[in-house]
Amino acid sequence: MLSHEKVWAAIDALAARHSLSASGLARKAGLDSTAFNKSKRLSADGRPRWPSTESLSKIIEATGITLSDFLALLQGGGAPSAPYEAPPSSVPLIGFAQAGAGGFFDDAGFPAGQGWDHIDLPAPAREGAYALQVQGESMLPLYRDGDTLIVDPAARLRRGDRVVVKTAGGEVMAKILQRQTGEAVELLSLNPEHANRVLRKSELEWMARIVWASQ
Amino acid sequence: MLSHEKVWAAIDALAARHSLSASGLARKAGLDSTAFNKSKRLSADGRPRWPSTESLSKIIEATGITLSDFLALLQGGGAPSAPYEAPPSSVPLIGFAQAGAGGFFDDAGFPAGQGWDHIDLPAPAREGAYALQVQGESMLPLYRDGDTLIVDPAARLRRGDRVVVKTAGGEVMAKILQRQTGEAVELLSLNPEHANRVLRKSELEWMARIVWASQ
DNA sequence: TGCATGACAGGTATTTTTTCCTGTTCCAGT
DNA sequence: ACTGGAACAGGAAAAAATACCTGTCATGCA
Repeated sequence: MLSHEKVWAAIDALAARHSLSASGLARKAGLDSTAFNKSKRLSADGRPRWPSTESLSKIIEATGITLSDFLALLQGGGAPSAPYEAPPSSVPLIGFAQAGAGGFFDDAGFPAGQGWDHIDLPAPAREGAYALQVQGESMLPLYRDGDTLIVDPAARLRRGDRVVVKTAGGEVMAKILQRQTGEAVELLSLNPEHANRVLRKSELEWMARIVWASQ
Repeated sequence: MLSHEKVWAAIDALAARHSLSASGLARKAGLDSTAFNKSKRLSADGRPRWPSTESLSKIIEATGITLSDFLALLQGGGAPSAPYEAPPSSVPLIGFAQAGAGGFFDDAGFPAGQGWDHIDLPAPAREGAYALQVQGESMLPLYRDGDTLIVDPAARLRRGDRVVVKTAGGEVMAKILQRQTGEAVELLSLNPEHANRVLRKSELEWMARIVWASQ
């Protein structure tokens, strides 16, 4: 069952997913920015307007969403889809110390010339990985309100790692892993104003490593 | 990816599945029997004609096929390949404040239950994006030796953004953008022990936003 | 405070798809 | 052999969606 309402809702959801408005999504897909205006979803005589199949094809291509996921949006599914594996991504890499030398950037600051390595980013979409959105200022100066942290519950933990911890009491916090013993976990605070914590294993519900942070 | 060919192939497959011709399917769906003629799949000037989403909706309803099954036909029918074709960079998202409430994580700390949004990570492979590897300790506490910063020269800059800057003198540094005026750029230091900087535009070769940092 | 840009409503012109129609061919039943 | 209905190609008219355009409002930045 494919309904007019569901198609428009899927378009809105797809836009939101890319932090775009409906007009931003249309523009991104090479359509007129007014194409998906709410005011144009019914014609003057009240008849539903359906976006064309070609327009859908264009937004699907522009956003890179898969047909399966677009189907999920069409069905109004909000739950996270099943585990998946993302293809590895690769960008040019250079060390900070070398970056100042000439020949590595063009005039606009884009990578250029020889001497760049490539780095495969750790797949952020590794099974079970999720994102946490920072709220408040308790994690400054490291994490600001609105920052997004990618957390991988399956990642190995080492001292010095930045971690998210949930206590048995229901508190979720970001800390630096100082030390793990058989009985307890010592956690340094990200914010110097907050006290460090020592949690007995019985107080610790789970702990997972932060692998990436948005800036 | 939704292509013209795939849509028409799906319509033909759906008709065949019901022992109908294309014209029979159209008729069954209340459309004109010539609607899906092969002769009408390209317009006179060779441009592909796409059946409208409304027409698709009508055949789906008339045949009783599910959206999932229609998706399978769109994807070339055949073997049901991976049931999930994941988006390349999307993970479940929740706010820190909600994360402590029950029902969002299983016992092992993996995302579970309802209430999770999705966030689409910025494609690291956006044209021109590159990685810088932190060397030394001058950017503590934010960035540690060995951390990887993803930099996007094409990203819009706003005050408060963490940026990489190259000076005309060849120095590359990470700073916080405090203010841009027509003549100068004010940069806050990441490390409280280092002085803030004001650069005249003539001293600034380029400036680019850090979009992600490894942890 | 002023300016630039994006989001959105709404109108018109243009393009595209559907509907209506006709003709030819094919096939099954009488 | 004849007839009726379906399948299909193709053309023109009507309907529907997109493109283009304008104006208003909101937001962020200098």
